[in-house]
Amino acid sequence: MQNNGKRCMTSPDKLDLIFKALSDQTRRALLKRLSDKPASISELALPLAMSLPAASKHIKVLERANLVSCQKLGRVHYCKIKPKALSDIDRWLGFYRSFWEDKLDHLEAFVSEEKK
Amino acid sequence: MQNNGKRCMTSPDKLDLIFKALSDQTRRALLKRLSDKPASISELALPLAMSLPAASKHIKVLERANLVSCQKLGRVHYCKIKPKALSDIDRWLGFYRSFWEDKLDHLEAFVSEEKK
DNA sequence: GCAATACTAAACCAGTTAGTTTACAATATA
DNA sequence: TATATTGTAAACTAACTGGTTTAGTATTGC
Repeated sequence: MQNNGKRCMTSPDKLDLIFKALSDQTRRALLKRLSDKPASISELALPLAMSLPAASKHIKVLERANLVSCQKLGRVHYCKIKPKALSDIDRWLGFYRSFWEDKLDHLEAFVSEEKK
Repeated sequence: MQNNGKRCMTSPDKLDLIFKALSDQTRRALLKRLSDKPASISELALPLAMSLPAASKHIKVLERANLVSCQKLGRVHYCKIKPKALSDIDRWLGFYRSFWEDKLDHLEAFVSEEKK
């Protein structure tokens, strides 16, 4: 065995954290909810069919990905979306954008070729 | 305990698979490599500092996310990128795009307010 | 026909994740 | 001051992940 089955420990970069945070339906739902307006953890957990600690952990994942920020006022934690982090994955996607647009062009070309 | 600690088993949707596939640096590197031109599994594995089976599994994750397709010719598996799947996350992002652009507008407004 | 090549499959392993429950701390309110 | 509210922390669990190794299956080429 080369490394005893251990994972490669290069620390996860920003995109890892963002993509991973977004890879869960619950967390995407939280984000959508917060895109409407800020909310407390309890408010966020309420429609979620899971315990408060579970919801709280999801929020923490979103915080680590820099997609959400929370502020404690009294005993309530107010969370709000930080949409700017999403522009990071938009920029990543940018490299491929022309790519799938080209693909669509090719498909159109193919289709119009078929018509003849 | 409500469900004995088991995960919620709602089957992962398309976005789950795509975001999860992209949440790993190795797989993003594979995708970038394939954006240049198609390649065999061995060719893909070569610069990757991991065993062939490991690379093969990464490719499978990308295939399940519909980001890559592979075709076996003889004993060689040729893989190519399927950029169209990326348009799915572009569309998801679309909902939030105006959002972070607004945010930037607000920042600009703030900055020009400061100048006065 | 036999050896090399290009994989896949299966079994294993350690670390992570997503949930739970119970317990606690801090704050608000009656 | 006592009680209810809002959360976090810690310990636990099952499943998942990302890697390994060893073995096996096709296919190619000498």
